[in-house]
Amino acid sequence: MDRDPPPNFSTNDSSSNWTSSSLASASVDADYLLSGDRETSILTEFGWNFDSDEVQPSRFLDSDQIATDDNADFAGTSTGSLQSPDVPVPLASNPSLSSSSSGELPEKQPEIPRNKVKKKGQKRIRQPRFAFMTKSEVDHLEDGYRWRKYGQKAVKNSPFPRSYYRCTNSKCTVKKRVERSSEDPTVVITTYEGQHCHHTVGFPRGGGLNLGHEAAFGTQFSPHMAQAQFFYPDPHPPPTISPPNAPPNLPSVAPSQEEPTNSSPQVASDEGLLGDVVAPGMRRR
DNA sequence: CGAGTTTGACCAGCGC
DNA sequence: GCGCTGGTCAAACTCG
Repeated sequence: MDRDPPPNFSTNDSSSNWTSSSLASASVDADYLLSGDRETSILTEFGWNFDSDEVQPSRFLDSDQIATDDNADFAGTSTGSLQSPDVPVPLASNPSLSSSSSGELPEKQPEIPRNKVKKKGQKRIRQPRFAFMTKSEVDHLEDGYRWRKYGQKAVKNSPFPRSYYRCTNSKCTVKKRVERSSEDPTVVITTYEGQHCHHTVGFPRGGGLNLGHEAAFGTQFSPHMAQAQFFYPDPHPPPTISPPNAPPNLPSVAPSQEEPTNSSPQVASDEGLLGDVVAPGMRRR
């Protein structure tokens, strides 16, 4: 099976001879992801909206590797959920966060015991999400940011629980979910939601500070992603993705300026999406 | 003592 | 309407 991965996403797989058209054929196939010789695969849950609803992110992830209902929900709310990359998500837009992390808890009103979770009638705001699978024994891969675990749930059809993390930066609303694949316990599925509005905090283990957004994924993942394979399982070129870890001041790819003809559509000017996702050393030039 | 984790409970969305 | 499930809260707990 040589399904063609997208160009410029292979790091040291010299045998790859990908073309931009490969994207079109790279449909999401969990089996492919898991059984391939690659260590890591990146999926995307696209919440970003372009000019239209053409992008139906949920399609990429119809595999049960990722919560399916989420995808549907996500697609449905993609338009409303998209935040300008330059604008950190206002806490107000996220009731749950605004109440808990701001410390402005409306001193427990007896009549509303738990409505901090979500206001009634207020739809949960979904942020753009970015998912990838990594073969790793470690559940929680470090990515340069500090995360605080705020929940864990058993998920249906999976013996492994799903963990919920939130960026410890009080101004940052980025969340991530970590779960193991039920099909392949060695595979960790990490889903980022939202965009960091700050830089990495550096690695406590001497990984180097201030590596910038590129460290977000690259540094930690390099061991795992040395042979990483990223692909967009979508026929469309990747949407304007400001990856979750991209600082807001980074220029994002102009939606209408996708470069499908470019051999590396994912690598926008100034590295763009993968520039933020993949450490430069991991990229093939 | 502050930061992070655990865990049970609650809530919303969705399908039937 | 009801039940299921995912997502989140927050108190209690652990750790450095």
